[in-house]
Amino acid sequence: MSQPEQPQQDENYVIAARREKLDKLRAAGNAYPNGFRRDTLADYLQGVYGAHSAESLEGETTPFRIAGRLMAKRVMGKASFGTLQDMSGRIQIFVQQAALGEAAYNVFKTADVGDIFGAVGTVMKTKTGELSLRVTQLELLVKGIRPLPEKWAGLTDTEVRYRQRYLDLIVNPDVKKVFDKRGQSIRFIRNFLDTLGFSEVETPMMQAIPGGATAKPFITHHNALDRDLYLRIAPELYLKRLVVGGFEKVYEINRNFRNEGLSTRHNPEFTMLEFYQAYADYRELMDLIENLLRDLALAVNGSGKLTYQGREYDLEQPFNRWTMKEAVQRFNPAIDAARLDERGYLADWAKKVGGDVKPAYGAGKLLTEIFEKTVEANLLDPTFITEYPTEVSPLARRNDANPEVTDRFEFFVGGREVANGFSELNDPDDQAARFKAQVSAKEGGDDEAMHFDADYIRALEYGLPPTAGAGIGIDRLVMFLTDSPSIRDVLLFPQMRPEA
RNA sequence: GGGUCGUUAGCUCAGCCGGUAGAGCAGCUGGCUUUUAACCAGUUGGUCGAUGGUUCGAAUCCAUCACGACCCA
Repeated sequence: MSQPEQPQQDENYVIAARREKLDKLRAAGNAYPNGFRRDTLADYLQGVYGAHSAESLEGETTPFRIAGRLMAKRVMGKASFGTLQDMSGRIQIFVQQAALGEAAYNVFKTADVGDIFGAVGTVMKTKTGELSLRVTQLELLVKGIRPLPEKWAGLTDTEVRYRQRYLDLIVNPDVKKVFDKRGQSIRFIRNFLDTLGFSEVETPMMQAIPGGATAKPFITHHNALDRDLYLRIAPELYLKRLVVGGFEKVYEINRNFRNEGLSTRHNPEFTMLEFYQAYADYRELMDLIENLLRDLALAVNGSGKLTYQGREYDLEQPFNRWTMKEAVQRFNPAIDAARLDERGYLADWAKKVGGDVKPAYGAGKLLTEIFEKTVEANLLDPTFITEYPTEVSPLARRNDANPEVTDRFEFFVGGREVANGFSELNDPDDQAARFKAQVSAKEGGDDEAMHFDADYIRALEYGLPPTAGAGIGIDRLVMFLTDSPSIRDVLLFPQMRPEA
């Protein structure tokens, strides 16, 4: 990958033939001209002239200049058809020796699928009714040296699709739609929050103390300071510092990094929205998220109803709201609801359902284990789960009526966690104590446990207004909106193992 | 980390009762002035993922490894 000179081993006769053509172009002059300017996109022509009859286009004399990649080529002696693809779509070109002259026509005749052309011509319809550009001038702009994937089986090898995304984008037009929708979704979310009076900020990606989540960080090194830094696992503690400073409605959409395995739902870098609102609680954020997701689906899909991997979802209906205990009971009918605070009972159940059971785990952690093993994957319809145990929620505010649980929710759809939010813990002493507990857990071997962040405690000591905050995993949300089975389908360049 | 499947021509794949590699597309040569999987004729192209083993003989059987996909953790 980094060798200065690639060995010529993937140089084959197909590439060699194309290189020979390139050598002739070089010998004849500038093989990479940058003088051609287009004035029209394929989609524009399709939209304006697509419905016209062949007769009505017969007198057309308006010249259009288009440019794009040659995706198909059909030569019939002294006349040929080709298909050019540009950023908007495709248009057929009709190329005749009589119109171009022998030399220019031969350029097309010897062209390869994958070459990039500029073409000038007028619109016409063929016998079979396809809108085409009758070409009067044709210029080869870029010679493609490597052949495109086979024309009708296309590119199906998922590994190549992810590693060589440019190739995937050339030959699979729907891929671009997914990423257009991703961009639209993020713009919609920004606009939604801006309209509500939120400010967008950027906080450090490289942090001395990685905080705001329980996850393994990536470590990097700053040479001048001679110290290790961590790629952030979450922006949370910085955003709450900003709330202390007076950004009372604040959000960030940016990358987080977690040193975990790769899967259809996990990429080491992924995009999160986090937002914080002072003088609000977690219930108000549930309302906000419910509205946001419903409006988002309407905006990018045109409907709150959608299909994900063959199942119907309806975001127009009110979302479910269950407590964790309610959800555990619902999916474990045999469990004794009266005993969901008994550590021993929960430990037995957790073991039974294949959960992790350690001596250090309290009732709350064990309940969460049961929840994760038996409930999460079954939360298909949009559902908020509330009353997360304090034990598993080191940054969330305790519930006033029951200090064993926090004012926290997670949001699930399609069996996947998409959002997490809570009323923020703003008692500096409680926060310091919970950091200490995390530090002991870390010393006990839990490398996902949190560090003690003394500056964050200091910030809280100045006073964090009563605040609620939430995070939404943008990648998983886009997967859902675009019916994509893997997170790799919504990341242009997903993390892959090094190429062999 | 575990399970299943896969890796053969540039691309998509077949061949896997062990007998020395095949198709379509792409490429090359020729023909063809309304094709659209264009067509017709001819033709080139392979360390069969890697290493080791069994065998007279391995793309094919066995083992290990690498890479990938999916499922599970």
